[in-house]
Amino acid sequence: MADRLTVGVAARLSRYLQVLTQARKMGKVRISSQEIAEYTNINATQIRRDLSAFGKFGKRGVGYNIDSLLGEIRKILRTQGQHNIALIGAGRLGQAIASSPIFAEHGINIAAVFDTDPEKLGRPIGHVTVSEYGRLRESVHDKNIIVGVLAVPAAGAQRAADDLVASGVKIIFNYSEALLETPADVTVHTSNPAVELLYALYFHLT
Amino acid sequence: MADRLTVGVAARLSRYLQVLTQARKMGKVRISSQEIAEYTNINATQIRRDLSAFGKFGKRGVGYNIDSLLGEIRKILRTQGQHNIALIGAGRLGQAIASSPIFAEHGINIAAVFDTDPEKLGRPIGHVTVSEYGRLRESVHDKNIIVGVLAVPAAGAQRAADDLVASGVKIIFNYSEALLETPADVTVHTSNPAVELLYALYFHLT
DNA sequence: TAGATTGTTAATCGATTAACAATC
DNA sequence: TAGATTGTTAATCGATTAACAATC
Repeated sequence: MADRLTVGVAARLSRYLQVLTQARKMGKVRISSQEIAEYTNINATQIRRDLSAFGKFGKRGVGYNIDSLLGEIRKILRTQGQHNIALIGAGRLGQAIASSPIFAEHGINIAAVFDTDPEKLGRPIGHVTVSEYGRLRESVHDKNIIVGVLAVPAAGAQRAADDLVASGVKIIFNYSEALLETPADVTVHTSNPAVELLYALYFHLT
Repeated sequence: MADRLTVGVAARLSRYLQVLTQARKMGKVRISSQEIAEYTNINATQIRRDLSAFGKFGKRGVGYNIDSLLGEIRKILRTQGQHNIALIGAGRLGQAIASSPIFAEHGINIAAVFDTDPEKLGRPIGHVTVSEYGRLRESVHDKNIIVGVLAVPAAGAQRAADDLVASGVKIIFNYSEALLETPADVTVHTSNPAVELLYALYFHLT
């Protein structure tokens, strides 16, 4: 397992993680590859194949134990610890992100929230309060943050991305429609629901 | 071109659409496969290959004209018209979605917003006002809506999904962490930033 | 002409899937 | 035992990429 996973395998393992986390919350103890397939739209054979590359996690005739499979996948993806992230933007989207349980559920802690609007300074958001934008660099360093989430309007996105990069952030999640220019060692994930929707529509219409 | 695109090709074409839309807003007229590659992290050869399967859209030594390439890709993806969608949930996330320019930019119109909270009824959100939840079915039918966006807490997501399905919606975008059970002819896209983040972290840490 | 970039080939690699023996 | 579901094989198909001639 010294080899790095391919992009496809890592993406699918993450999806399994999500399904398993939710299935556990629903009180399930075991799950079959067929059930995971129904929730993820990933072929059941491929799921078994993905998992069996790392060990024999299932029981024939029974399925997979959810708790133990969660642990195995977390080990493979090396996401067992807590991760601190910074959120830029305390507007509606920023508030929605900070108050969502989605991150905490996967061990991701929104350690600091920044906004350039002095009006918003000190306001509670999630389980922290809005910090002064000027303290971004200090905070990223002190809290060992490598992920920044941009919840700002497109017009301010590049500026905020530059500041995150200057602070040492290596992974940026961009929720604006702006295209961001970053150094080669920084990864940008732009989330654009409209684009995903057009793509979903194509398969519906054909 | 009678054949349906493969999932991979359709996904990539959607990404190109996003980059072209933004590049045009930035005032660019032409773009090279290399530039698209930098913004999408998709190999430049593959971009040219994807496009050349549908025609000779570029000029050697020059690149692609953004306007005309946009038109070509929209033709291929059959997304030239306006699409009405329904938004369920007028909380922070719902408000953020409704007020974002991201959908309008791609010809997607949030035609109606619903919330079960009577307090929110009639409030302005985006360019519409919050409608009574009970009128969902009527509205979906009248406005020819096939896409529903769920911006509700996980606890209410399945109920809302059931109502959307009963109303005739065929594509659901789920912004909660809940797993949704739907009939086979309904597509669910669950967006989970935490899962994407774990996946991005894996490639950063290895 | 010189430089740039497309369109296309050719080769490789990984993803996908049906089928089924193994076994719980 | 009967039924269910995994783990694995074998075969196919599509994705990916380097390289380069064509040509703007």
